[in-house]
Amino acid sequence: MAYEFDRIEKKWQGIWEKEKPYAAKTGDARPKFYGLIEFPYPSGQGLHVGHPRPFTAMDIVTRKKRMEGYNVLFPIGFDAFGLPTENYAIKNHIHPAIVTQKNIENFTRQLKMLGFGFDWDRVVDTTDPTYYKWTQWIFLQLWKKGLAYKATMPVNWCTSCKCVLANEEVVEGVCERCGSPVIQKEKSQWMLRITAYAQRLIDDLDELDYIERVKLQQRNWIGRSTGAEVTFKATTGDDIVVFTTRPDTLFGATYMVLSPEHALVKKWMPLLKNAADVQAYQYAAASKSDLERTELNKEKTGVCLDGVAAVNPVNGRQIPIFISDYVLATYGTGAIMAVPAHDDRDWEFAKRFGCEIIEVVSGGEDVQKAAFTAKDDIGILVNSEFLNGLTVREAIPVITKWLEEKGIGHAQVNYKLRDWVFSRQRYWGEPIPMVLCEKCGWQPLPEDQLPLLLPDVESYEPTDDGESPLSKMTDWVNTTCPCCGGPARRETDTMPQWAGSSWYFLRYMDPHNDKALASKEALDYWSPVDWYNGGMEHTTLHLLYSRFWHKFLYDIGVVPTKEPYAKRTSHGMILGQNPHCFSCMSPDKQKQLIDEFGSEEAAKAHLVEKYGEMAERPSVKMSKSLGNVVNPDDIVRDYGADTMRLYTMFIGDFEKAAAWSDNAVKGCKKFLDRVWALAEAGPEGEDVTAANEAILHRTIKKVSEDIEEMKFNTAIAAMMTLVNEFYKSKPSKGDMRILLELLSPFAPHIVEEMWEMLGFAGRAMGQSWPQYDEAKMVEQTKELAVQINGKLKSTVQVPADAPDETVVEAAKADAKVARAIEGMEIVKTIVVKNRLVNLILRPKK
RNA sequence: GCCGGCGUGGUGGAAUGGCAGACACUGCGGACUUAAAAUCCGCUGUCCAUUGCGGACGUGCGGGUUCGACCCCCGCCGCCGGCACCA
Repeated sequence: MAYEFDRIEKKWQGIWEKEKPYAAKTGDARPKFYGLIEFPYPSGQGLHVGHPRPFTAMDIVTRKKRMEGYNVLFPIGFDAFGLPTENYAIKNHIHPAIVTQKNIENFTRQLKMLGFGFDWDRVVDTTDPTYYKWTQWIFLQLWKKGLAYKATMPVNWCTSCKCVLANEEVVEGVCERCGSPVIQKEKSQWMLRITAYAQRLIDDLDELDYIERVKLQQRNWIGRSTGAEVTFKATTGDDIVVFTTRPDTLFGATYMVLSPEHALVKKWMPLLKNAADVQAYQYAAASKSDLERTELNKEKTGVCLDGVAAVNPVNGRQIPIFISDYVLATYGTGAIMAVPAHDDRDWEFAKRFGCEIIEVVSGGEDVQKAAFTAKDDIGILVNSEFLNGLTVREAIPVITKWLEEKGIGHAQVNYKLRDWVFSRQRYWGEPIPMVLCEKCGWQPLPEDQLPLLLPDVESYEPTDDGESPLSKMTDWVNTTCPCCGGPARRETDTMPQWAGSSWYFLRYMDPHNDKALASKEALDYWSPVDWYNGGMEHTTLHLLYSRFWHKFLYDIGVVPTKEPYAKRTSHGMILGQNPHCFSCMSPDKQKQLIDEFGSEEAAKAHLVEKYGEMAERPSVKMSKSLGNVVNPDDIVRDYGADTMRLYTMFIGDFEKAAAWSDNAVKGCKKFLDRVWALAEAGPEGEDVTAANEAILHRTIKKVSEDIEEMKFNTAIAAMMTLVNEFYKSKPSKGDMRILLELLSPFAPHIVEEMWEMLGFAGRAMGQSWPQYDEAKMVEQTKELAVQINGKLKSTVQVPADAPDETVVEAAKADAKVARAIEGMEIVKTIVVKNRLVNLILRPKK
């Protein structure tokens, strides 16, 4: 009889509510282990089938750690500020706080339904004033240290969300969240000086156990370049400072380019003979969207400033100055020296505008035909006076030193990383605790006045002019200056969603503290997070932001470690089955189509014609329109939480995307049914049976190691193999005990029920993790492959660890091998212990 | 364009120098059943041979190293992801 998953799961969830086996104990003598998953945004749709994948994975890891004797902290919370809730509130005229509460309740129900071992007494909600009090407090500390500042600058503006976006939130020129076009808008914004930490954010990656692609992506995003800053003199006497990574090519600089927004252009305007053209170009550049401005293979445009020129400091040559939008105002100094012979972009521009191209590094093709950009030791400097004859690598320090001695330049490092635009013109976020006084300027709210509560407003609608909904709350906005007591106005923008998630893992350590964001004792005990699993999409957002905040908190002595997370892993997405792909249809459906169209080829051709490329992809993102969305509630109702957990782990390589398959879910249910039947059969004998000993020890080793490496699919496969073996060899109670202990982290409900049924003491989850013995893993006899000239010919049974001679004799005695050897001479014999024999033959002379 | 990852049966995937396809899904056959479902047992890479013994091919393509290559090296092709006028 199949087990009653519904009754069993409810029973054990009730017991866990009472017994609290997942409570973490701050200060406990056992070694600590802090496992973290990214807390969910409680959306109105409820838990997505993608959520349980990382949650189950870390649940398994932490359950194993508990069994290994660790004091485990495995917490959960809700990242509840954000736009979808606000938009829902606008549409349905409900306060976002009420929507949030309802959604959190639903998420809590679903998470408990899946049996995750969270410490439910440490739940954190970023919208709770007792939580965001400390988010605001951290902001004030940043302000005190000069790392939060208000600046007016062109910022990314989402035309649909009516809100500014951080650089990290713009993907290919559109809003990361809603896909609407992003334009540049001049606005006064709160900024966080993340660039001050750029170097440390790169350097400290070296010591961290992050998967390589995360490190790489962060390094690329921060984008460190080394080079030099060089000052050119303009004919007006002004200094033009440029950044270059190739100071060695200075003799080849034949013109300069400023970004259209560069301050000197405005200053020089009265002197310019073509001022009208220049202004027209500036205007055109400003009105372009991000997409247009960064469009690929676009022909270079620009205008030469007529009436001013620059002087190349190395040779005194006068060179023209252009403005062009291929030079960005926000990187380096917003101005470049152009070396068309050795830079592709400069070369392209020079060809278009007829600028001179002078070769200063030899070793490439004709620079009149293409730029020669190699930076290594291939190129030798020419036409460069004192640099001639040096390689590029040798020339860079020589010219840098020369520039420093002459006082016209110095070595310089630049980053692509920009400061973090930190204000949002929306309601449902943390209020920024700052007030603007006419006399005193921006003043922080005194810390004893935190939290600054979000006021109730009539309408949550953002305005087209880019003002926050809070700006209409005059009672709230008008306040007094904390410094002089005079009239002042509150900041009406709120913080971005990334604020609350930048430190939530610290609050879990001590979630109810009202004196500090967490006590020193709790921070010292639990820091750092030992293992953090999350999505790749957060690599240059949440993960980078929280590293920055943590480093800042470390600098001001609040946290004991300079990095928040010791280890970072990442999971792949769960995709849906493509209903239009022939090869992933059910056999019935396939037959139906073949009947309809005459042949398989015709049916496939029909699908390709109807759905295009789409029809050839087996798996696609889940979407309502394709009807392939899987709801965890349905799966748990039909198969139970343990099957759901097991299947999400068995679905494929944890790090890669995987497609949901209803049939494969049934396979996992079948596995649990088979284990259940073994327990129901009433096994006897406390000892491990001789027949099962070797495979049990091998399975313990495999499951133990695979969990640590997040290879859950093969861990489950090993347990399936073990159960298949049990069906042949009849397990004892002692054999079953080990299987249940190994299975417990994966399928905790059914395992506890069987544990009780078999009359074992205590709880399965409370046992010590089973240990394996290498000596007991080996079988008495081994099957070895026998190869002839490297190709498999036969297999032979020999005793384990048999000496080479015995193995070779056994191989030669095999009938097939003997036939192959006949008339041949054995030139060479290769024996790999317990694996194979390879005989190299050649015809006898 | 630059950087990274991947390419294995009808499907999801396993194996990182030693018997390719573990484990599972699907399919086929058998047992049980009045019957069906469920369950249990067996088979299931392709092709040739098939009465039986067997044989050939096979990890995107082409080369190489090695006794031996899905794995390492060189050169291509394709797909996915990140960055992208960053000087």
